[in-house]
Amino acid sequence: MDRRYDFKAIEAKWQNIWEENSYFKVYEDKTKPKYYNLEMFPYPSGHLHMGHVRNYAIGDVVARFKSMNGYNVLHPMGWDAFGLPAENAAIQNKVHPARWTYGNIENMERQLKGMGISYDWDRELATCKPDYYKFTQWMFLKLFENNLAYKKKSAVNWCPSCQTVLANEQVVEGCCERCESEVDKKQLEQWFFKTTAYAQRLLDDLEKLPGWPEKVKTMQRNWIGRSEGCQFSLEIEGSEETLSVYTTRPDTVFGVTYMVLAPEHPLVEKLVAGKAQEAKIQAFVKKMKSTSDIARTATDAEKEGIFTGAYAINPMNGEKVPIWIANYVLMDYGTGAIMAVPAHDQRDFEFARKYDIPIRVVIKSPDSPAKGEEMLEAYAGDGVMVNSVEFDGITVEEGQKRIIAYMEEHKIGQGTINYRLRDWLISRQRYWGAPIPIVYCPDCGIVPVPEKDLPVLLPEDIDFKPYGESPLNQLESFYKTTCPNCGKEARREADTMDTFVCSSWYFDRFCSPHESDIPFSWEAVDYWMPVDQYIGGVEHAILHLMYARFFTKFLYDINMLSCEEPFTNLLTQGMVLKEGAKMSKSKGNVVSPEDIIGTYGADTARLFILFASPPERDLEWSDQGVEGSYRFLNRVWRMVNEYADIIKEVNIPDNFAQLDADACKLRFKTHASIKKVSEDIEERFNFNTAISAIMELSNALNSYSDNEEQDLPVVKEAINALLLLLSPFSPHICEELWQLCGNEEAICLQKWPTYDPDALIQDEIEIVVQISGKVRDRITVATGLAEEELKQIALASPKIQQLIQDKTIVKTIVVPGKLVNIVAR
RNA sequence: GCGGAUGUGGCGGAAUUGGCAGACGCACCAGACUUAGGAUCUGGCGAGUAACAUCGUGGAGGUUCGAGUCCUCUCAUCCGCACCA
Repeated sequence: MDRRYDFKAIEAKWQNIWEENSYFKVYEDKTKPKYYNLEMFPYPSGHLHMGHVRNYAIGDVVARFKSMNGYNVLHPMGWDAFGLPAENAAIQNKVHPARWTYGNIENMERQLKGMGISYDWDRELATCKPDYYKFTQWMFLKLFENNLAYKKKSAVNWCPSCQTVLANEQVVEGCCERCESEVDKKQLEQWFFKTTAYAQRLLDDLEKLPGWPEKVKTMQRNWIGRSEGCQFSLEIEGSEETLSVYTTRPDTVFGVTYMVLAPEHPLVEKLVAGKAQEAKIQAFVKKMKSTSDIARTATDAEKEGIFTGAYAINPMNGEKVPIWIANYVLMDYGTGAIMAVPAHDQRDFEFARKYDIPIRVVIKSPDSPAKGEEMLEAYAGDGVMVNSVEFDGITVEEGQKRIIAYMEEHKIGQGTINYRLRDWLISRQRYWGAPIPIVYCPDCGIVPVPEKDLPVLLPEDIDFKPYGESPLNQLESFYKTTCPNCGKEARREADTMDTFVCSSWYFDRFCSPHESDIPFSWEAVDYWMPVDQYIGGVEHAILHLMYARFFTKFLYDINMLSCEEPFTNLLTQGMVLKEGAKMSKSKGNVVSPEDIIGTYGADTARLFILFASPPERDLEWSDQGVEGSYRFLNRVWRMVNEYADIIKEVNIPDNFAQLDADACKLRFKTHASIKKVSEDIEERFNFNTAISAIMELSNALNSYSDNEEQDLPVVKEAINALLLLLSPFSPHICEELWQLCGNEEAICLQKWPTYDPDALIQDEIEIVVQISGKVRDRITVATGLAEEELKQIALASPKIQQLIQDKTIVKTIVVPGKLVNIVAR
């Protein structure tokens, strides 16, 4: 009678049934509440890794749970398919990136389907397909139309290994985020999206995201880096030029003893022209420009500078202060020039000490010396202004406002807000990406490709080896075109777009993926968006998650979307580790999902990965742990098989009348488990504790099965609950067992069980009796006793009697339903 | 340096509101069944003790009848940011 747990056959069978019956296909259905559940779509590297398995297993529990709870669940999957790795792999393996990518997609799709995730596969998309990137280009055009896409020449990050420029966000500690090569600075003309135009909204709306981890919001806040201060101009002695600076400490303006320009500052050349030290300064500037950013911005980097020979006039007191050039001032923040107040800024302090520049205290505080010479470090704290003429005695905070007001009144400067966030550089000098839909006409200049001419197709027949500019520049059939305006011969933009552009709107496309004239329909996004639950790795905390937010706000502004934030709730899952380290080929500690699924089945793999750790935390892979999960599923398999035929015809009554103690206990466990599992999934995503509760129910059922007299309706109720509760985690085995128990309709279509509060009422409970906080006895009492009664019963316990006989009771604390604490001396 | 998170048995991890520390699982030990066991079942499993007492949530203090949980200080690990004026 024991049927073997043949997971291979079972999993294949149910994956087919789900697909054939389109159980996970969804439409906009206004009669049901919608739930858009999304996992970050993968880059098609060719093989799933354990991080993917974890990501999609988590997502599938949420999707199946919500669906069983009556939600209309959108759960799509697609491919982030453009990008450098495809191109690099293609070069290495001498296959075309397209072929390589589509081959990978095919394989990963097969693997993903083998996991049994409840995707609506009809919505599958790949960003490298013309029917998708047509609209990535459309997005570009819309941004261009709204003056949010522009071209400018500036110093940009250049990765010599990837042979392309990178956005700021893609440079980590001066190195390429992808290949870790050191990034150079190059002066290039490139396309940017004006993310800075949305800086304030991107910052403010973080407040509207209570469902996001604080950590991610903090990272975004830091990245946006808002600061309040003021910008003002200084005259330069003997020159027509003025110098503009930005400071967050206008209250210290009377403490300025020198000014600093960034080496790249345009004024440098004009100031030093014809001066005696011109050559020396030019040499210094050249040296600074050639120093890499990492070396220049490292914390312990020595401050270096040189005096220009020029002087600026402090507009507040008419003082003449020397203008220096120094490595510690960056061209691309603020105005690229600062007022230096060595007494109250550590960097200026260090510089002033090194070059013997005076240090003047203008903020008085008991925490710091009153004389510059006596200071050991700059004082940046609170205090009152001194040496500041009419502003003396004013606090730091008040002083900032008053100085700004004064400057505005006297037309010296004005209050300004500055952001660390830069515009998003989206040009890439590589082949495998969406072409930027722009044409350069000798007469009309920069001309956008008309919408009707989209997509600008990425040609396939091309030598795509990188050589420092886009390979498309070599292909005449691509770049040679006519101006959409005047019809004259013109040249296409050959750069492609950063892949993060493609992934900034894919969640919108999933809502109506088959539209061919518009990126997505209003009805669809209005119904589905925003994503209710987004799940993925924390490595996208800034990059993808900020770009996607930027796109969403833009699309909202042009009335394409009705929401301003794309992701209501965000879950950032932890990494999968082996032997305490991230799985990687170089460490040789990679566990292949395909092997695990082949040996134990997808149900086991999913169960283990969800059981081993709560989702946000890192997960330590354990082969033995997998065995354990496999054993558990086998136990469930055997037990339910034993009962399957017996309980087939049993009816579960609406009211359980007379139950013996053991049956009552099992019923209690059944309903307590329903309650716990529901709450663990719904409220806290604590799948690990949900699974342990299911295991407890299984254990209780197992113990009960030893009873000679068994109450079958109670057993059936318990088995039903067990299978329903387990089904989001390990769906295939639950479907099979559900069917074996005589149920005709698939388990994934069932309603999630609800608990019966009556079953949770117990006649008796155990109460802990403490003496002075230490547990001394446990007593079983009827539920619902009054405090006084409880106290008397506790005191009457023989054990307690004995222990307190020569003591005086000082007081007694009663916590109804839990404990009695007798404080005795 | 700044900001954040974490620290609990041999291991992964529970403890939801200040109320029985160690749920559940792994590993391990013993037993049953068995020709056999790396299957399955039963039992044990923080330290300590003959048994109790007792000790025990990184460490030191504190609040409380009672602290893994609250407060102060401190250590360690991990992550993020880091000349942003």
